[in-house]
Amino acid sequence: MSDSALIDAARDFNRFYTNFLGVLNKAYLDTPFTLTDARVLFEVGSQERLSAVALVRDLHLDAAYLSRILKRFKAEGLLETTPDPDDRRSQLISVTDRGREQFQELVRRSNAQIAGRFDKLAAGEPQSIVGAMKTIRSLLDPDATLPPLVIRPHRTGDMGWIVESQAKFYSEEYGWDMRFEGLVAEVAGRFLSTFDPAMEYAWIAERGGINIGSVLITNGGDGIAKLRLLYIDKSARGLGLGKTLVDECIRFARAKGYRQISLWTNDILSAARNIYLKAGFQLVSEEKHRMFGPELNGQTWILDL
Amino acid sequence: MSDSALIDAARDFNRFYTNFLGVLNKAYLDTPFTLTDARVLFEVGSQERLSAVALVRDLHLDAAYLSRILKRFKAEGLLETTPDPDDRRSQLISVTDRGREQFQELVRRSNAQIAGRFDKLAAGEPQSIVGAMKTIRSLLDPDATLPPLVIRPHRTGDMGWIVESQAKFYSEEYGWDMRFEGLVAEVAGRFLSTFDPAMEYAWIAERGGINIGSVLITNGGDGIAKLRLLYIDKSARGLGLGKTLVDECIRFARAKGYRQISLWTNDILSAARNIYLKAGFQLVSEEKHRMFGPELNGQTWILDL
DNA sequence: CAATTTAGTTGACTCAGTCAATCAATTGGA
DNA sequence: TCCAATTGATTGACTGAGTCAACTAAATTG
Repeated sequence: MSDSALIDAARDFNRFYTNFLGVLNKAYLDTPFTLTDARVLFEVGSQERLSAVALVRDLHLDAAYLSRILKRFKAEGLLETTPDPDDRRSQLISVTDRGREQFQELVRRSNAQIAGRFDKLAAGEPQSIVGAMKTIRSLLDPDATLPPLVIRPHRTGDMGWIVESQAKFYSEEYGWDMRFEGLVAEVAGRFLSTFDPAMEYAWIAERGGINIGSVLITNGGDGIAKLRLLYIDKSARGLGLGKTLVDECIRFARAKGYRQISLWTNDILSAARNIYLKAGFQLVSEEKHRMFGPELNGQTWILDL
Repeated sequence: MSDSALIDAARDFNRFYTNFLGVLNKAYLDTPFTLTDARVLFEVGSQERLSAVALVRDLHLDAAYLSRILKRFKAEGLLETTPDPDDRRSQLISVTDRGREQFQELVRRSNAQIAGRFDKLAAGEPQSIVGAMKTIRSLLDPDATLPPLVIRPHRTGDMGWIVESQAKFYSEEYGWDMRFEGLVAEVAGRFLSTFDPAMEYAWIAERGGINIGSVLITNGGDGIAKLRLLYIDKSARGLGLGKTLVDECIRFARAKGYRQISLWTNDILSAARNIYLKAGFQLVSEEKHRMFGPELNGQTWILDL
């Protein structure tokens, strides 16, 4: 795609999104607030203590205009200002309890608007949209901070996500065929069907509501814990997430009294192999196979606990 | 993956993009046009001949306001209007040569703004942004013509999608627990692992690259085809897609020489039951079970071919 | 410590956008 | 077929969101 085609597409999107936001912002029409009022309240409500200059900068408002808005909000008891102890020209703005209520009302309305849009979409589409929004934001807004990475137990739909994302990744990257997806689905399915909360666990890493990593411990019998389906999404590589997940597995296996962790992998997956090596796993056997199409070196690794 | 996390993220993006567009739209500040003027000129310039109502609708403008803008543009010789021959109340608006020049000047300024942004980015990043914009647009823009519905054989990742979407749907709608997801994953996994292209098939319905429905035929032995994992996404209900997929199954089973199709379902899934009934399936057995948490009536249906 | 910059306020203004009333053409029933 | 309701477009009358310039007060610079 040529540069000018990209620019045209972006301009077109902006035109579209200007309209779209125009519609969404009608949500504020039957509140006592104008769009600018709402934006100010949003900003103050979200950030708690900030100065007027910061607002002028962030929202690109006229200082005189903002001054009047703040004055009105103060008169209505929505905001209060305290002089900045470090710079007595400046004042720090924060919401009062009443202001917080109004802010939350705005959030509710705004959320309802968005939820209304999302309701009309197919399953997974909101995720696609939000994912795309995050892409745009992270590239256009250098200050954007990533939402925190959370590691949590599995819940409904996670195993499906594991099957889909692993299948797609290994297919694209290494040309593995659908038998691999079949294996993953069977492993994931058996895990859920025979799940023993006392001895088994699944860790899902997510960021901002989007899954980015996984690992399972299943009970292999004879005091052996099996580590399975370790996977880190492209977007989260290089953060040490793989190590974190494997460490969680080891801690869990120790706590549950397993005497050994075993896992099966393939030698071309070097990032994973490094994690296992560093965690103290030892390679115990290796065999060539063609389970997924291309010839691979399957490896079994073991860690004595 | 929670809904509210997605909505929060979307709201946050909208807040960000409102500011962003606010900055971009400053591009028009040193032209004789207001933002609304520019939007009108853009729309007319891009679409060539359109009616005032269409503009009011698309740009969500007040009709009175638009009327004045058009009047001014006509007076300045930027636009001309001709009465719509089909409806003499209505008039078709088009740009004059001078109008086109002005329009192109706006495009130039807008492009320059965007190019300025893109210049600061790394190689490939503009592509990512534009790709993400297209994702958002295609999903949010109701006027964007729906891409055609395609029914195709399964490919990598589809089974994972089936697991995730079915698990989420039946969990939300009927409170089924994760054992259901386990069952689906096992069925899907076994299908892939033991896939026999001669006698088995999976149909995936997709629209614009997004999966919206599925059904499988697996070989149950003894001349019995098993119909499994029929699922239609929320967004595609009521289009007769379920019937289409089941019809495909029947045609396939006949062609492959099966003598019977059997399927297992639960009585609360009335939409599916209607499809089976109309296709000629007969209920042959029924038993209460609690395989997925709540008490359900499992049903076996059979169609003789 | 004078000159300059920065944070915030106030007065004065204007024009972008809204609302209600009206006209003219079209559509939809009884 | 004709009357009532609807739809497209325009105009008059208005308002309040947002702008610009001038000013005060505190902080920074050199």
